[in-house]
Amino acid sequence: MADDGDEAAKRPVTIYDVARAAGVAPSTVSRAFARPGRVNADTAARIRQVAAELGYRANPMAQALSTSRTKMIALMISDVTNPFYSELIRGAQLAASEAEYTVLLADARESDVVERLSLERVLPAVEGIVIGSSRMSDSSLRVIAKQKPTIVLNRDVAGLPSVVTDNPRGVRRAVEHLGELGHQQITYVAGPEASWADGARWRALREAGHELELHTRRVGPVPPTVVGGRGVVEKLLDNLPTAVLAYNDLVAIGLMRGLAAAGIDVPRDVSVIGFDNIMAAELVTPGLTTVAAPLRTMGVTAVKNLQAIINGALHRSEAAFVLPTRLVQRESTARARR
Amino acid sequence: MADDGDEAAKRPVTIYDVARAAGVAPSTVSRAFARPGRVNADTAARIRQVAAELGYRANPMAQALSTSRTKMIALMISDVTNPFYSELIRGAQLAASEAEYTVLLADARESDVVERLSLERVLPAVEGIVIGSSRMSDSSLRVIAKQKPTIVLNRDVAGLPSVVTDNPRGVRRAVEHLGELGHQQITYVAGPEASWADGARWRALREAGHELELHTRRVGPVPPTVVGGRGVVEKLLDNLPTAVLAYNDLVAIGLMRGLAAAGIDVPRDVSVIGFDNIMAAELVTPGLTTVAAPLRTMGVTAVKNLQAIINGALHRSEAAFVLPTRLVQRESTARARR
DNA sequence: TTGAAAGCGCTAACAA
DNA sequence: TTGTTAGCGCTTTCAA
Repeated sequence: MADDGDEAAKRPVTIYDVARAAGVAPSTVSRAFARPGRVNADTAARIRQVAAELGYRANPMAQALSTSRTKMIALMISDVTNPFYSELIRGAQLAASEAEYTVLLADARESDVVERLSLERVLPAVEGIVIGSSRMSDSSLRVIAKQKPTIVLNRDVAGLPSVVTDNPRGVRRAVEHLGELGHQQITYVAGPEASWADGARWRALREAGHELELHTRRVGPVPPTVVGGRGVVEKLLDNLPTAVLAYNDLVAIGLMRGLAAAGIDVPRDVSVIGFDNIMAAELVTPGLTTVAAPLRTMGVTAVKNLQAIINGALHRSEAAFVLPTRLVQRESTARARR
Repeated sequence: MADDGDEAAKRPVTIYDVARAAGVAPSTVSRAFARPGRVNADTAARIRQVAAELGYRANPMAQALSTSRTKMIALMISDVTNPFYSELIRGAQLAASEAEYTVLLADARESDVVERLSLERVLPAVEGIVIGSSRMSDSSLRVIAKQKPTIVLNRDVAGLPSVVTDNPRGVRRAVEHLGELGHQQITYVAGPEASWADGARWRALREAGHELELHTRRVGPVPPTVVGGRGVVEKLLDNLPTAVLAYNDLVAIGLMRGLAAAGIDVPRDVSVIGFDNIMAAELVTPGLTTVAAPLRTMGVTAVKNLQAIINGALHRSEAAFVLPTRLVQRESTARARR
């Protein structure tokens, strides 16, 4: 029951303690840290010294309350479990910590309801938000964006700043690649309907197919997972295409497994291309040809732009930032045999 | 220049606004939300009503300042890019949001320096910390734990509560499996020296090997990545083992690829077992046999225990929580041919 | 059951 | 350059 001395009630050291110990006013201590220029060099040094000795750490909540700058941003992700986000999170973290910001991670678990709820929860605590592959409607997004600086990733919402990959170009390269290999028709395995990228990719495929005179077809939608990709195989079986473009790498991988299970060889019987270039794309056999997205850069760019908006340097309705994609050729694509 | 009406200066709605509109004192509004029992039911209803109409949202910073409960916990991870953490983060998120807590994600990028720095940064903002696979020394961890409730994952630090997997049992099962397949000796490919799990696994392997009369040997350490695993292959070549246990799945996968590149067939020529059962373990060919960790459960358990400590329900120095592992047999292990 | 008033730790005018 | 004085928005005694 006794208050053990070791863990003595540790009231945190405040600015007042430092002020007293250094023989100055609290405001001077505050200045010494926030605006070193506005205080006598010697005094500042002494204050820092004393503060260090006492182990003073500014209380971020008090700072936030007084300045209304929380030094935190939220990173809302549709599914933390999706490897697509790993590098992206890393990038966001990097950019944020460089600016001395902390990242609040929120996970939507592929649900627009969960997404809205978590957003509401974190909103008051952050200065801005990066929303990755949102499953919410454009109007819901606008409602959020009206409250705090917001950047959407992988999505194009009129009036909101965004960071997206160059889907048209990526698809185009994929289609050209397939065309060169002699494929005559391409099947697209669609992802979630609420996904902007899905629409963008299918649209780009239709256009590229049209221009290059290849037939295109669409099956799905399927969940953006390995299971989703695997599940679509039987729909493909009636009318087996020689080439398929999958919504993302996970779907592509599931598809390849399903195909293999059905005794269909990739790439001999059918060529498969994915999107994103997640780590697993390189690990599977055959290696997956994919339209690579600059994952980490996306995270960095989103956060930097967000910061620019927060600091008022960038106007909110700036146009979309389009990041380049590139086709990574591996072993899942080959010359058409049929 | 004109203040466009649409984005009118939106001073957030405070408790005072609600109080005025509802014709009560601010403290009553506060009570109505925090301690509904202590306020007249009708009054409370009216307040909630008014608050909703006005779009009142409590300012978490003000709440935190006044109660010194920030409703945030930090999740420190050695490498966000490592798929090992995906499910774990999901679990932590789940448990946290259930308790209405928010997760602050920190990424150590496999560096003890970065780890300490980020920890220092987030420390004052959170009520507690979950540290995943720390690369810091035990004493540094204790220093942190002295300041805020802390739970370490995948590590056993005397005096600190922790959540770990049952490495001895897992290794034991792996060794038995290999033994049954007729292997006589097992090589362990070691991970980072600062990793507690690495030590635990190697130690367990020695013991199990001793009991089951199998020879054991150790190579490495290597970085806990695919590249790390791949790089160790040439060291293995001089004296090719028939069975290897790798520090984790990533290393195991890298190893398999390296072996394949050297013309060595897995599992015919050598059997490989990993640890963790990350998603990729199932996706590679051959599928990786591995000692599975209950990833999501680890995250959930860690956060729940942390919460218990925060609420004073659990004593800080509670013993380690040991979570069960199980051997997932896939195609990377087979009968010894040599 | 409600109101008044003080205070959480820090910053930001305004004076000196 | 420094000190004084109000708050930031909320919770929490203490009275009424």
